[in-house]
Amino acid sequence: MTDTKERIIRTAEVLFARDGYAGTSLRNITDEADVNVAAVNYHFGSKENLLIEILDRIVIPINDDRLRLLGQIDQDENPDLEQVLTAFLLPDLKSIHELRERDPALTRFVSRMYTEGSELMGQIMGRQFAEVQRRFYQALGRALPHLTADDIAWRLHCVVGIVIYLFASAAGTGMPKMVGQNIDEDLRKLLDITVAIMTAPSQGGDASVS
Amino acid sequence: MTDTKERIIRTAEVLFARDGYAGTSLRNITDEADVNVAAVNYHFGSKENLLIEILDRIVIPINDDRLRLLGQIDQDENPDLEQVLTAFLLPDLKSIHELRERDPALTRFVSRMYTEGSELMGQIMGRQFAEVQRRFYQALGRALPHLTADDIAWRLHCVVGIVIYLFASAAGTGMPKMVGQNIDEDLRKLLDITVAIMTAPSQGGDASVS
DNA sequence: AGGGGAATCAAACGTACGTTTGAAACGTTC
DNA sequence: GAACGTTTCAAACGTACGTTTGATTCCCCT
Repeated sequence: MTDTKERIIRTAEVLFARDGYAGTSLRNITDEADVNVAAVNYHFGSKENLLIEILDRIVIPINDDRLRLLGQIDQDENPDLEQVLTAFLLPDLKSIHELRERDPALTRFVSRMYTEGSELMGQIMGRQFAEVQRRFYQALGRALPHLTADDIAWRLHCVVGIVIYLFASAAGTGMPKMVGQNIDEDLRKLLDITVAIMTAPSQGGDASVS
Repeated sequence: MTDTKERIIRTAEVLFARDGYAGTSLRNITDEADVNVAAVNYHFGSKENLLIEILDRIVIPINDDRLRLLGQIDQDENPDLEQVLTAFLLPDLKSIHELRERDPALTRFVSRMYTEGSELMGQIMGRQFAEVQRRFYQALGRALPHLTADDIAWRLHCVVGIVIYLFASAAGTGMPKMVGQNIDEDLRKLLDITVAIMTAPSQGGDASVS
């Protein structure tokens, strides 16, 4: 039965999101999933491979969606800032709503992977996100020709920070709920903020990001 | 000797920041600190108490500093938005610079504690931050009288997201360095963005935060 | 009906975990 | 310098970890 494999994934992703990778034992997972301990190594090879498989299933679709939406914007002329930001933000909002429907704690998985540390997450997330970053730098550079590349990079990373916090806050526990029930409303509010970030006058002169 | 206790703290906070609480064993700490394993339980009682002590030493000064700076602004008249935001942001920037000087990996400690999970961190951080949040809601409400309380809450949390990401990115590994060498320059850049966030026109109508 | 690869299982592998213990070493005080 | 409380130490406590093993069960196939 492939049902076992799927049940392991479904249980593990929630526990990883709630207690972290190091804080979750295989027996925590298999006990809750009503599955034998050996099943994890049989189906995934190792605990680390299980994490990678879960991570890929959640993060890759988001970034694919980002590139797809960005591709829909006509790249020849100067793209509209709101459209570019929508291509960046909407996949996150869709993912948050999807994850939250499966389990409210699950949204924390993404934010955790970002701060979790440099071990393997940094490499995986970095490689995954590198192409996205490059493409959005380009598009934003054309949408905001008066800004330097460093300014754009610095401001986009502020947007990334907000988005990561969005994932963390969408999990019920303790944090304020910044994501509501309506994706369009959420997007509108996010656009209000992020457009302001990208178009803010800079008194500070040059920004530098390495 | 109290040197042992201090050496445990100095080593543990770096390892907690780098590998997380669950990902760091007492023997990882005591080996690197050249200290006996039993010393941790002798000086701190438990691994969890060690974390709490470290957390308090880092986070409490930041929030105390926030309240101190906010208190310096004359509360009778309407406060200046930049001053309020400075009171919120400057303690973080000072902390980042201090932590980074002790160890570049150390800045990740704060961001990790935010996303690390609801177990005990949520309670500690929540109680610590609750008063700060309340006071800044008040001050921002007076600085931005045209915004609803929900709008202010939502936008301030965007600022929080950026600040947490700032701590995460200040650690050398993988992420873009958003914090430079000069605090005043960093503050100026942050103010450009955060003022824009707080004063952004809202097309979205009501924002709601629970 | 029965042979065969895939899946599950109880059990054990060696290692590492947080914590405890009781004795040894230390520094201070009279 | 003997008695004292404080600090350090090697060693062990019981438990839990990720992984492996070998037998057993399941299900599809001709």
